[in-house]
Amino acid sequence: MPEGPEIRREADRIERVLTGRTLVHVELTLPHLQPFATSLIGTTVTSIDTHGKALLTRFSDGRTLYSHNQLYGKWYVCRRDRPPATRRSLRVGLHTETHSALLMSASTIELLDADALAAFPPIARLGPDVLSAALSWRDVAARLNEPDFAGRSLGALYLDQHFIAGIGNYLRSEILFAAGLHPAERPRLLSRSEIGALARATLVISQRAYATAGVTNREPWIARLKRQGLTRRHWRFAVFDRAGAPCHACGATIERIEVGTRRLYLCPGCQPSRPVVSRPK
DNA sequence: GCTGCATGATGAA
DNA sequence: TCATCCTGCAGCA
Repeated sequence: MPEGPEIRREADRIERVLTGRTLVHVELTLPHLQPFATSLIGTTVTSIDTHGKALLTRFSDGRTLYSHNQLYGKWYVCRRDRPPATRRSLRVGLHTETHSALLMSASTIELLDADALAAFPPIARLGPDVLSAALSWRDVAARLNEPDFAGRSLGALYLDQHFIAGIGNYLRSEILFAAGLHPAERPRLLSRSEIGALARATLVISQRAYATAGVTNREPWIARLKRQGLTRRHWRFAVFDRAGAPCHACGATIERIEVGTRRLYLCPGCQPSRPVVSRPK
């Protein structure tokens, strides 16, 4: 169940065995793609790109394989003679002489030429990739202040892939906690320094998740929890999945609320909800 | 063995 | 806002 940082790590692993290599065998098991499998044999993989949670495998003939893991997709990378022991159903198999990249379970997969890719709604709709090196915290701050986004609640904004692509349900909770902001807040009502803190937290927490394979909690707190003998499940997040437990920063009890249909966790001490002040125009 | 939930996203109303 | 799709698995008998 991946968010942008986990997808990028999968892409890194695939990149190591496929980029620059020629495909000698290709499997595409979804019915609408099956006829195209043979046509990819002999092409070279030119790059593995990601945009948010979308993974793009580019081939030397100009086509691109779009895949989205949704909740259950998973890429396996292995030596070609050592396929993984799994009962999952194979959706894509890309094989070089020596290695394989196998996409299991995912169901949102398309093979697109350059024109089709440019017009492909799931890609065209995405905002900037949260892990892009070209995205600075100032860019994020500027985006928060854009009219399309400034009036919306942070809770809604931070799951919207058109705002920033790659943030998912756990990053949302973790970013808002790190910024000390309640999900009901709206960018328009935040101070300049609060916008700055939020923009920085957006990038810092996402980059931390990438570097650590999904751990967003702060290092000193992790160390303390590890000393208590707790497992990753218990020290991975600062607030996500911790309803009823004490906040590492202030000791207040972490709360779980529903935003739309998704759960969101927050610390009422660190992320106080302020009364909405109505301003006359 | 069964049930419900899940780090996701879309389209209709 | 709701219903729906996709699949795997933790938790519980």
